Amino acid sequence: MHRLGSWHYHFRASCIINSNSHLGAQVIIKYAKFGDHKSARSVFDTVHGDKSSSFLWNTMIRACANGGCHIETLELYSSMRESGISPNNYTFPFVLKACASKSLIIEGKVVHGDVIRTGFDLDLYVEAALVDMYAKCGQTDESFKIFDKMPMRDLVCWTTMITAYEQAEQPHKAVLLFQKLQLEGVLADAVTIVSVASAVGQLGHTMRAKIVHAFAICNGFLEDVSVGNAIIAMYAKCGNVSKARLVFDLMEVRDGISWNSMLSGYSQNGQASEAFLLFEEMLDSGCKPNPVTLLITVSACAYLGSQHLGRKLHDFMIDKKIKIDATLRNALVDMYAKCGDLDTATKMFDDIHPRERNTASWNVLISGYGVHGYGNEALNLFSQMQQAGIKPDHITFTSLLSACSHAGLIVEGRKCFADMKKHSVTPQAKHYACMVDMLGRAGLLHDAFVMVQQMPIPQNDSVWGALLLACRIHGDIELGETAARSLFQLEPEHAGYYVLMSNIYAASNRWQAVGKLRQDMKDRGLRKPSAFSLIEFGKEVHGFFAADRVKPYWQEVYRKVESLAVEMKMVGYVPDLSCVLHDVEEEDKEHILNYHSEKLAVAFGIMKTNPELSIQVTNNLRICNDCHSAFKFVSYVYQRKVVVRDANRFHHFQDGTCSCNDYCSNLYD
DNA sequence: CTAGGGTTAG
Repeated sequence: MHRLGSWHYHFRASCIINSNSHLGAQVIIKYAKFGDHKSARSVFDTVHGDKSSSFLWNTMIRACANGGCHIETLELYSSMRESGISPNNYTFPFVLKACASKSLIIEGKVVHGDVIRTGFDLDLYVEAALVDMYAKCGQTDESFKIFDKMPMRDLVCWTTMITAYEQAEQPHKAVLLFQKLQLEGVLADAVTIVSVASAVGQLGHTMRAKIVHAFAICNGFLEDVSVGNAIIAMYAKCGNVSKARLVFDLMEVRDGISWNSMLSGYSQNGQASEAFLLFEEMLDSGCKPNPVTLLITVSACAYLGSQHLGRKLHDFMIDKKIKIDATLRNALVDMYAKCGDLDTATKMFDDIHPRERNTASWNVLISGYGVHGYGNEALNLFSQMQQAGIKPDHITFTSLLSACSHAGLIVEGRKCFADMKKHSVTPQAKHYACMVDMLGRAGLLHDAFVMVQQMPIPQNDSVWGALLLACRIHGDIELGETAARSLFQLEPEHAGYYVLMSNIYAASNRWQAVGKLRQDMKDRGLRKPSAFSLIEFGKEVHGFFAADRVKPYWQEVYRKVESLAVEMKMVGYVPDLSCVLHDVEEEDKEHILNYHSEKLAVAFGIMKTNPELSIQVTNNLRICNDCHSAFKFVSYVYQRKVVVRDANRFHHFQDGTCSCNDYCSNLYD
């Protein structure tokens, strides 16, 4: 109101006197420009002038739609029609935009009918709005039908369709459309590039990413902050974080999204400590973190397994009086659970007002108990969730099934799976993957294979991957090869599956087959992801890579790892050499094993921490068989509790046993 | 006799 207040009365008065809809429309436009659509509406309601023209209605509908009041927009549209005023090519785009924003497909289809009846279906703007509406309502095919039939298309129409594919996670189609656009000789603009960059990020294709980047540079689009942001995200999703950082560093202007994109890039690529450095830099630069920033950093802590940093972040939020909304609180619960502090996670969950506990809140807690191997507690939480009247979703069942799998609760897991339909959740490939994992774990390889073969939806890499993992654990070369064949077809660029299959061969000393797979990987330019482990005690956080020689104290750690191996061998530890992929001398194999990142971290923990304390280590991949066996000996010989969180779950080592009941696998060497 | 559409972090 403030500045516009006096205008309001001034213009309202003159509007009433003049009954001039033109002037009224001008005032409405002015109010809308300042985002004050309420005042706009009151002018609209006051002007009882020439409402028979659609102009005033259109202006008001536009003000409303742009002001984000989508329901009011639709109400206005209804009143307009009831007043007998015919909508036109200026009306439809805004009404459709309102439908799109709220995913109101039924209403959208009604408006589509109106469009056809009034004969505006050949208007460029109306068609583009229809394409957009169907896309935002999740009906991409319908969008394409309209797009495909358009007699004329301008750049905005193309961009709308490209964005539609990108949003529907069909990046390949988005990129193809972009190429077609160029063949038609239309020059893309900054907005198009933002969408294309996002699509290429989904593809994860570094070469294409470089082309998009070059395209943006050549056309001067990089001066646009949103283009820079999209390119940062694109490189990060392709795994090229350093390139992303370069673009970030070269930006002349940055906004909150630039920082968030870069933070998220580090987080997605496992570079959590870099994420924290950047977060501090962000604070120093005076850019205030928004809720998304905190969400990214909290989940980085969860990924990294750093309780200390997570706590610091939580304190920061309390200190700065940042509003912790439901989403952020769920992320904090998740972080505490994944950092090994189930008590705090549970306490935080209990502190959430029951009314504010949503499906996601229950999901993170169920998954938290699951990864710790507490299957029964997870099932118990699920009953409580139902008693509380909260509807489970597909994530709830993923967490539950994997909880059952971790705890070896096969009967319960099968029941859960069968019960999904009752909760109107259709099993997706990931649910089948959990089942295959669960059966495979129990050695029921045949059942697992039947499950894969008989699933009513297409098999994806996660189900075959679960089967391959089971074959590794139970040493089934033949079934493993079947799984691997499908995997190499589905995901030829995924290094992990090559490594897993070579592990199976290596365990049976089939070195020729191992060598062939290694060569395949080389030919395709694939590299296994590098392993790292993190250990923290008190306020210290230390990270180790495999065969890490960058720490100033590395020699000391190496000596400790070697001496640990010697001591443990005296009480029966036998290095599991099948965890080494190379065909090298036995003695070298032992060295390779000793320098696994998780062993370095545990050795460092033994050196530096008080013997009464447990050793907490996080590994970004899955713990290997040999490390798993070694830590059982460590827990026994040194009478120390060792807790390792790998990519899959928590392993609590105590008195020579592990809470996972030895269901682990050496994905990588 | 006015007015209009497509984008990035989660």
